[in-house]
Amino acid sequence: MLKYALLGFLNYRVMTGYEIKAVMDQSISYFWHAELSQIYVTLKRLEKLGLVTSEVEPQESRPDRRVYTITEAGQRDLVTWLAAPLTDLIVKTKHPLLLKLFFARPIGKEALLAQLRVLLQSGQHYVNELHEQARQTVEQAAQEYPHLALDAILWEATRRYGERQTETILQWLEETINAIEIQFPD
Amino acid sequence: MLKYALLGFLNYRVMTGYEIKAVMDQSISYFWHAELSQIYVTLKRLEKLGLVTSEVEPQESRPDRRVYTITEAGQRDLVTWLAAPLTDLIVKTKHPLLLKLFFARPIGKEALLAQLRVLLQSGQHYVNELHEQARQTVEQAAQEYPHLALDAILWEATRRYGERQTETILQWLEETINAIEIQFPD
DNA sequence: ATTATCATGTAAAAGGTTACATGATTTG
DNA sequence: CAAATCATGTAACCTTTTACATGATAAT
Repeated sequence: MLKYALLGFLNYRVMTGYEIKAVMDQSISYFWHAELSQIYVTLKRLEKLGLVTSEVEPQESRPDRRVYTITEAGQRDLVTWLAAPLTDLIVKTKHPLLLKLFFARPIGKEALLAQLRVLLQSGQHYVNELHEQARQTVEQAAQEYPHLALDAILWEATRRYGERQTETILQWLEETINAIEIQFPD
Repeated sequence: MLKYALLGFLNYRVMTGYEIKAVMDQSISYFWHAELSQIYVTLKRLEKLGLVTSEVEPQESRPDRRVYTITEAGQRDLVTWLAAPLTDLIVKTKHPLLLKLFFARPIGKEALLAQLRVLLQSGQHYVNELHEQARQTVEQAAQEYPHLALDAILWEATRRYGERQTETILQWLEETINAIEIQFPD
């Protein structure tokens, strides 16, 4: 599936693996991420499949860049995937925090509350920064690439998704801390 | 990490792999899932590590059951994990729907809207059933195992988490459909 | 001086899914 | 009569993570 993330970005413009990683982290990190090593391996696979081509740009005093371009076959593959019906609205996510909370009784009320409070605090900081940063990224990308103005509407929709999800979690965490404080005996 | 889900359930009572799968699907499926084959393999690993023991219960007209029991070492391992500080409030989830939406411009307004509307409808049905079922599961489990009354407070908290998250997604999807209808040209 | 950035890659290990095999009993 | 339930397991495959290797330049 990383395949389609790579084709998607290369469909905007030519890029190196390193650049794709940076752009991914600034844009779709709410709902997709990949390690650099995996990106490099997958780009090679896509080249073997004829979905992208690459050219080496020699550089002085830095490693050479390998710049990837999407092929017509790659564009067809991407559009075919985009046009295939979406199936799952809710993804079966693995969430270690929830797993811990579910089984947490043996560690007792105060130990649990201490953990949750730290998490709430760090979460609130993190989220405010994240949201502001993500908003700016979408705005900036839309200004830099005017021919992608329509895409920006969709980027903004996915950004709002991340915002809502994280706000919901923080609210839930506050309520959960309250509920445990009231209901759980010492 | 499946390791701790298995130890967590076996800490309530002895169970077979098959039973754990059933209980998992009815309780923590909002935030954890595993295939039966993986559960069997992992239980064997835990036995090798001395965290659980197993006994075969012969049965007639059905395959023999292999019943697992958590050991003291297993309980220590579980509690150590539970007591270790939680790190990530927000999990880096891979969400194919969002990935598609982000890059979806090439398929055009109507094709995209058609997909999203189908998803909204099926999502609304699915979610109502799911919530009612999950609520009943928690209630029932709490009644059947009175000595786990404290645990039930935590189970309820994780259930509410699932409820909130899915409600948020459905709201967001409605808004997104509206936004695309208004902002996106034909 | 040390850390971050730029830039690409290989290899091993871990984690997880899918497919396959077996087979009686119960429910619709 | 077909499908679901009970019940366990192996093997192949795919995806992903972590560790390692290299090395100059720019910023703190």
